[in-house]
Amino acid sequence: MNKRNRESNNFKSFKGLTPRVRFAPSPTGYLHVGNARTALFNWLFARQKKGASILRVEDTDVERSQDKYEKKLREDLQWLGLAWDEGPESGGEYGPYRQSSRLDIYKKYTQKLLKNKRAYYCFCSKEELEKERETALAAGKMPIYSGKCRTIPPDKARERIKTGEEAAVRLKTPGKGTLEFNDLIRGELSFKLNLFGDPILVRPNGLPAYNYAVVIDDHLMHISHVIRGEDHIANTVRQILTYRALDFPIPQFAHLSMVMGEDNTRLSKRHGATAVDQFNKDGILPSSLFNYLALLGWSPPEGKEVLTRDEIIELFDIKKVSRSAAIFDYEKLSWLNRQHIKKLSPREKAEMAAPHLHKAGLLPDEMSESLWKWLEEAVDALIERVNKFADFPAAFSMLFDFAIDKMGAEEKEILQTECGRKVTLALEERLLDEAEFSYDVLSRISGDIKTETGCKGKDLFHPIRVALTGKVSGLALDKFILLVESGAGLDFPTPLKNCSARVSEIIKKIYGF
RNA sequence: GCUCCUGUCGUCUAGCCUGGCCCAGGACACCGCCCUUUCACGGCGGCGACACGGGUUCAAAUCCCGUCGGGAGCGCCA
Repeated sequence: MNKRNRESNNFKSFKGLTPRVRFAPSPTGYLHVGNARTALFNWLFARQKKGASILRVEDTDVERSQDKYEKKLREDLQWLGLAWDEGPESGGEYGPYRQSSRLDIYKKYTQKLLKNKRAYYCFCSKEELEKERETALAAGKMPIYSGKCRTIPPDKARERIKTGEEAAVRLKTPGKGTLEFNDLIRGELSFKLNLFGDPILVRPNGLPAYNYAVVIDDHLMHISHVIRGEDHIANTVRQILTYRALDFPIPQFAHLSMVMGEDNTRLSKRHGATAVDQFNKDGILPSSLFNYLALLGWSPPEGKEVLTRDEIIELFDIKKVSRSAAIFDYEKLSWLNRQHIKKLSPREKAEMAAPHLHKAGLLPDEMSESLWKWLEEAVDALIERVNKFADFPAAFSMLFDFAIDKMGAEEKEILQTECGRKVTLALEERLLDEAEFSYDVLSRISGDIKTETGCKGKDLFHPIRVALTGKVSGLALDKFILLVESGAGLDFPTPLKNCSARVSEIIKKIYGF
């Protein structure tokens, strides 16, 4: 960040009004973290400034747009906690909010532009244009439309259309001079207009092109701040030219940097989980993703990074957003997720973990209240060892998997030592005398075992741990014993073995009697 | 190829506009120690960066010039 001037332009028409921002995705696929961040920054800006947020669906690409994607998009946004003041579902006074329902509106303005000679019909075929492009590229120039249809007189053009010829509508651009605009994030930006050809406003099929529909919609929806990805910087030039031709006031722009994958290329499926939906399925809390996405390119003034939605709304500052691309770091998201998980109540944690455990076949279809109680304790005990809720089935193997055949070498070795043998056998014997087993009982009998076997310290407790859990590491024994003993009486699809059953099994399988 | 954007620890960033408080601060990750009769959690500490080269200046991460790297755009896709 340097000397760039980030003073706001304060366009007359928006001065004093509350800001209005929009998120305008096209329903052609799942919501990606990159897009989600754009949505988030728009939403934060609106919330903080007490402005309005608008969701607009850009579905003019008939080939690729699908209703199911729009629905999924809205679900994902809602899951993230981004509710829009106006949109296809919520309505609003500047609708409709789907571009496919606004075709008549665009037509009206096209007629105006044609009449004012700010736009013209273009009869060039795709093939012709492609050839032009290739020649330009081969000559090392930027491929720009020659503008040859500009000179066709309007009445001639209308005649040709009447005879059934297909025509696009293009905007007449200056083709010289420079255009400057102030970007909220990047400062003053300047472009040479001879590098911009006349953009297509309307395709021959009558549908508006992106750059055209956006301008009309943003104006009609009274958008004051256009916050979007960096990939739109060049489009902004075309759009400002269109604003001018239409005599619309120009909004403020802010271009966000891209979100990259680990290899510093644009994020895609190749990089693993990048769809918002996937984080939901993985058991990442929406508040964690929200928090992480906000931190991607923005940092809170005090340096406190684990933040709630409300804190972020309060602290966020679009002018403090970084201008360089950021790499999506799953590790940090995981850490944030752990921080957010910690704030949940035991019941909330259990409820988040339950679907994953059920899916893994560890919980029955019907959950009794005693099962819920047990689950709360189990989840609470294991929560520190988990990044996301989808990790719970693996964490629960500590409790449910007591497979001696699959026991590790280190564990077997411990059981085969002299102390290992003596301690395990002594433990079984004592266990037979106890009606109920608990950590208190263990504390008591471990003293007896110590005297009896002469094994102490590591030699004593290591075998006990392995004999009980089947593992060298894991939960503290007090928690473990409590969960296993209380869970043994509960109705799990895979029964939970109690401590004495475990020790007996070890003795049978490892020592052979 | 051309145009635009961008470049501080491995990663996200603070600092840059208004040069000295910066032999660069925080967070994640990593490593070590402590806690714990295990592992994890937690606590403490460590490693680690101003892309490079010139210039201006008493003084440069900060200002200027150049080089190099990364990204994006160049559609009748959004």
